[in-house]
Amino acid sequence: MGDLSKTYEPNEIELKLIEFWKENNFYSPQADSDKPKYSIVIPPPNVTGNLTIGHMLNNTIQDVYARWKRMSGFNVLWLPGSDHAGIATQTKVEGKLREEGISKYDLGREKFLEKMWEWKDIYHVNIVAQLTRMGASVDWNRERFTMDEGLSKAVRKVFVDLYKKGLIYKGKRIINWDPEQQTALSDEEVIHSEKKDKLYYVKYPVLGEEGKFVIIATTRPETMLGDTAIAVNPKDERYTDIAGKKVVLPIVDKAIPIIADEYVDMEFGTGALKITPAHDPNDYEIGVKYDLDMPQVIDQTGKMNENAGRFSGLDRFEAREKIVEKLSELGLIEKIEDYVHNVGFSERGGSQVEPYLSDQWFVSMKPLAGPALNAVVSGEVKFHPEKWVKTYSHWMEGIRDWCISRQLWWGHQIPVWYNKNNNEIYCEVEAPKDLENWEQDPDVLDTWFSSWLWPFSTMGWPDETADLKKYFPTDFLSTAPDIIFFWVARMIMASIEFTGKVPFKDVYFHNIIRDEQGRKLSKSLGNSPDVIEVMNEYGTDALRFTLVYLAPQGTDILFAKEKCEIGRNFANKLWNAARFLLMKKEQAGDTFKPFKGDLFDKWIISRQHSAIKDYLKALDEFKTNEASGALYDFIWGDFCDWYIEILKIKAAEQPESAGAIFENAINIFEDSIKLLHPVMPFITEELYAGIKERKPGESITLSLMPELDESLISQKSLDDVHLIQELITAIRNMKLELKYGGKKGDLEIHYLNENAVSAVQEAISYIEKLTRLNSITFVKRAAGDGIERSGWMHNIVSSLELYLLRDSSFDTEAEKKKIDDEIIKIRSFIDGINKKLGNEGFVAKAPESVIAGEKKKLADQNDKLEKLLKQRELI
RNA sequence: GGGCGGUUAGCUCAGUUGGUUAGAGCGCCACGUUGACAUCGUGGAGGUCACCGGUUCGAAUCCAGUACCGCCCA
Repeated sequence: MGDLSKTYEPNEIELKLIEFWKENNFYSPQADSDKPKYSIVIPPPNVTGNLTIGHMLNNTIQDVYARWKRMSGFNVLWLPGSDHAGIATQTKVEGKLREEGISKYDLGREKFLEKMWEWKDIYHVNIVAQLTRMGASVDWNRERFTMDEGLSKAVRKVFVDLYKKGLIYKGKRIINWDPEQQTALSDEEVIHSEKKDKLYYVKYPVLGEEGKFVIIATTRPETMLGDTAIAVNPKDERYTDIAGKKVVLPIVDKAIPIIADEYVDMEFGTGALKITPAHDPNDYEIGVKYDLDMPQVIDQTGKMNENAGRFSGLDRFEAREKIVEKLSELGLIEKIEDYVHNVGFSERGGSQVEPYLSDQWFVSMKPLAGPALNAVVSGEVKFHPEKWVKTYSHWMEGIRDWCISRQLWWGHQIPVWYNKNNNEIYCEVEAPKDLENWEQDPDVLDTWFSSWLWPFSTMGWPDETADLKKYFPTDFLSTAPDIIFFWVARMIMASIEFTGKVPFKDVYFHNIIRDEQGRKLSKSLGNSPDVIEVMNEYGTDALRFTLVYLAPQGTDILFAKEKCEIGRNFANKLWNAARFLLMKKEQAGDTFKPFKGDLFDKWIISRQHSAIKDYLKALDEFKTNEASGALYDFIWGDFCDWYIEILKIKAAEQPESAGAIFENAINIFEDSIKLLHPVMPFITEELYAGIKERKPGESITLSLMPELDESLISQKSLDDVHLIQELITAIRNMKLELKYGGKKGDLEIHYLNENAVSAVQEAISYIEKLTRLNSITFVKRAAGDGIERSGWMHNIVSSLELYLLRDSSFDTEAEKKKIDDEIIKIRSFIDGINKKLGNEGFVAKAPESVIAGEKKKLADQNDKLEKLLKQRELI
């Protein structure tokens, strides 16, 4: 490794290791292993495009767990796959065809689906390449796609079972209609956002009462053509005289009833509501309740239909203007106000959703929701962070039926056939034998109707496969919180319903990644970094580390690619630390005489096992940022900054043991990179191979994690080294202030008792070298003994007093000022403690340890104050 | 409108069941290279913990309210 580059150059190494891992098939679980299993199914990325930085985070988290468990004695399966993403993918392909001037109708269903599969193949390859590139340790042998034959069979089976149980039904309902894609959407696929609109106050003449009107406030005057009633609240005194009468529907000139119903909000608008049952979900309820006609006036493309008379053929928004114009002419517009309200938009297409009355298939959700809610509330399925339980419960308790039919071609066609000759309906997993007599329902199912089976359909269900028996239920799911209803909740429901088991034990909801201004990443904003580009620029490990390190629980990550410097710098640090250790070991030749272990050797092991402890705890609690932080702090802050510096000195002092010293350090380093491997798989694999002789095919991936041994954590060594570090920092600071430059110095350390300095004395040569001192002299003092060191700079560390000779250029006034500030601070601190200790309540109620702590603080601070006061005089 | 969460250093965030003189990284300032790393090292400055009450011997931490911000659901 002597010819290693000065900086870590990740790209070539990553590609090499990807090949190495692939060739050795490291990530397929062992078929007949007696190890406990650990399984994860990937949230299948959509075959609509490339992986985003959000996928990167999510898959890194899964990889961390897969690799960690694999190195901790588990037989790990991480199952990959992708999702056909019905609307999203079809929209893309239709858009592409449109550019070529072709519509899907030109092609016909069959040809169009061929185009879909072509698209799928291209993007599927992309997704595989990107997951591979990021180092995901998935088992490619078990890859699945939601439209695979096996998974499609599972979908049909589930549909048929639910249909036969009466939990799937077809019905005419108001659903969310996407007029651009011309398909129904589920409630979850509609995003409500604010829109600036107008509120129109329209006068409806009361039938038979000349000059009398009911004024209706509406944002959608174009739907009035489909009004079949108006409604007022029976308690509303403004309308008691007209309730039960009729109004004349303007333009249409039809008499419609005035209904009195408590449902009407008296506060909104004028308190009178127009009722358009075919174009508003709430009006629909009223329509059903009062058995009103439900004429449709808008068609599935968002245009006014033949029922709209002279307005038919106009787009709904155009018709609105024309109708308002007409109403104005008739003198029936009272006023028009600006109005901001929430409007639904298609999650995928972005078009404004139209409430639309149509025949659709639904899943009756309430029976499925109960057990699924219970599974989470009882803790059988655990959410991390736990706050999501509330969101989940809230949704589950108010769950509504799920509209699953989509008027698309890309997806699982509904396994229902209608007999051409009679009204018979056939619903089975396989098509009827006399297919010529039947016509299949043309609609396909919501994508999520296949995704909700993912944890078990991928394992072979409904067949009782070996994988299903072995790896289901899975252990861990990592996903984004915005699909908690779309996916997580439904998986729990389906899994309990069809397998009797929960699909996973722990669910981790990772952070949403935003840009630095806190905006969601989106293609239209152009603020979504190209993942491959970032990996090329900073290295895959750098991106992975940075994402995990920046991912605190519960908040969003504000990401900019520049933040990957954290990970890149860390990788560089690792690289150079390894380079240095190897170089020193090589230079040391045959010097393997056992070295004299000291305080720092004990300390670094204590620190390492403290770090392991923190790391394991953090992973168990799904706090990946803390896990990576613990390693970062240990490797950089302890091992590189201190231990390696100590070893330079130690090896110089014990040259006959230099080889052994650095070999020992390499062992510690090896354990450290094993711990780090789940987060940074590439560089750790490369270094693992580089620091020692390995057999062919040997990999860090298959090595065992160092085990935590708490007996190796010596609190005394931690305390002792902490004191020495403080001392060194203080001395460096003094030298800097005294402008010693490169000059060496002589230091006196005054102490009161041996215990306080024994560790310092043991480390004296380290301290001298690390602070560039000529000598350190220890001076024992009795309490209250005043040894004067006028003309020396003074400093206090714990109970020790430090004196360093200063020259005439020393700014005594500035030093006085500094000491004065310090004295003021300490006095106020002492006052505070005195007040506390003088407080009867505190002394009576506080635990003894706390009181003792305060007393110790008081004594220490008094001591320090005394020293400072004396020192001030001496300046 | 209902629900959930947030507000701590210039920025991004830690701060476990209330017991510190409130921490880290980045940024900033000063110094530094006779070789591990300038993608670095050393040292330093920087905070009335959003506001107002309350509980408590003791509150960044618990409770209530206010303001602002975000998300989800209607």
